[in-house]
Amino acid sequence: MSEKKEVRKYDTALFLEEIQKRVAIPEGEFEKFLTLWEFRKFNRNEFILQSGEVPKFSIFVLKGCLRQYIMNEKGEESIVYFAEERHFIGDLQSIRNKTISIYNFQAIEECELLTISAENWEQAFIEFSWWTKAHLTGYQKWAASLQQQMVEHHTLTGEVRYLNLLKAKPKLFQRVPQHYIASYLGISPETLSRIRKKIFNS
Amino acid sequence: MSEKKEVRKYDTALFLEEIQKRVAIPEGEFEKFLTLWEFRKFNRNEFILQSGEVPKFSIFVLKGCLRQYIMNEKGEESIVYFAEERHFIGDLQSIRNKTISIYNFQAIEECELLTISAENWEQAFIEFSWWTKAHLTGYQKWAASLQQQMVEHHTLTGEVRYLNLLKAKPKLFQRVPQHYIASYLGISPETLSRIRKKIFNS
DNA sequence: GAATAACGTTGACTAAAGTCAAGAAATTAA
DNA sequence: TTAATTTCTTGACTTTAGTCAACGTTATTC
Repeated sequence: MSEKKEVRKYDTALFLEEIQKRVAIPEGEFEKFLTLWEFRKFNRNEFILQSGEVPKFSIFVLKGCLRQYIMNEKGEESIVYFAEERHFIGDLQSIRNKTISIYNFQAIEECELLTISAENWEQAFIEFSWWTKAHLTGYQKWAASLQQQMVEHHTLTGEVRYLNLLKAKPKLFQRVPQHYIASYLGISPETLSRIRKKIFNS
Repeated sequence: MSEKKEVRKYDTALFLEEIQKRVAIPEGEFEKFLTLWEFRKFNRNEFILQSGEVPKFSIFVLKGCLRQYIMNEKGEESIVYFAEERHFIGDLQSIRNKTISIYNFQAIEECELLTISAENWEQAFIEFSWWTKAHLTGYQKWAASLQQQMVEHHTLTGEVRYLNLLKAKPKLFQRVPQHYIASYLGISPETLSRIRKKIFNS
């Protein structure tokens, strides 16, 4: 039991660190804040949240890697986000408005997550002003990077985007299947295979 | 003088409406809030903010239409956002961190704007909690739509994306040049011309 | 550890979109 | 109103990426 507690301490330190990157937390408030979150484990390939449902929680990843993707009418998947350790992920719009989400969230590896319900999420805003601030900053950063990503997709070839992603998130390539990378980049698996062949034979 | 004041009243009502869509404003606070904003006019094609500079303000559009775009090393433009009436626009990341922006903001038509400085922006968060809330909600919505846009760009052809945009923002097509639409959609002007030919000849 | 499934590669072909160049049409400015 | 400029269109060609099918290679799973 004491051992388990020790592990949890280590884990949540990661969470604390990540928030402190964005904002200063008043002494003692983090512990209270943590009680709003729940620890969950998921197995490889297990679904965490499914499209067509109102999402039950939002997520911070302590360990593992998961993907957010959408499936169109033809059954084709399109990955919009990978969340590795230290990343927040979820469909906040749907959670807060209690509307159906169009996204699936699936564990790519065995995952350890901290999750927070819609109610506790709203509670966190009321109780902790620093959380609101951190959240705002996070969103600003994220929206800016999404916009940047759009530009890249408009102006660069698949090959260049592949190289950029490889440079930006090298570890990702060692933990997710290649066709997931292709889906995220918005190209077919075959095209990615050919891009790699071209790059690594020259 | 009294006539001018009347005009301003009408204009800011638009601003009030737009915020009230997101959040309820306590009696009397809007007037105080308004003092943090400045009214500005820009001529057609005039630059409002330039890349390579720290942006001096963030924007709400009362009248007219402007574009946010990036220019790459080759001198090619890529439009990331159109702001028509009732829209917020700016590079908040750069404003708040006082870093150089990569985006240009240019008036497409004669524009009437409300602008807010970095200092007043931070002040608004401190003074008006409803503004923080409205802002958070706005960002959530925007980020979600950017993600959705990424998916569309990954999975749909230029033709379908053109039709979707036409459906979503029909008025935009009557006020901005066609090659701006092409740039925003991430296709060449020639391709857009051909898409239109194909659509309207069948 | 054999069977099964998932993943990655390759070839041949097709489709979508970009590029370059020329010229028509429309808009703006003098 | 005319001249200048910008915008749009079209043709010919190239590049990039998608599709379908086959097959080899890894991983899983029982």
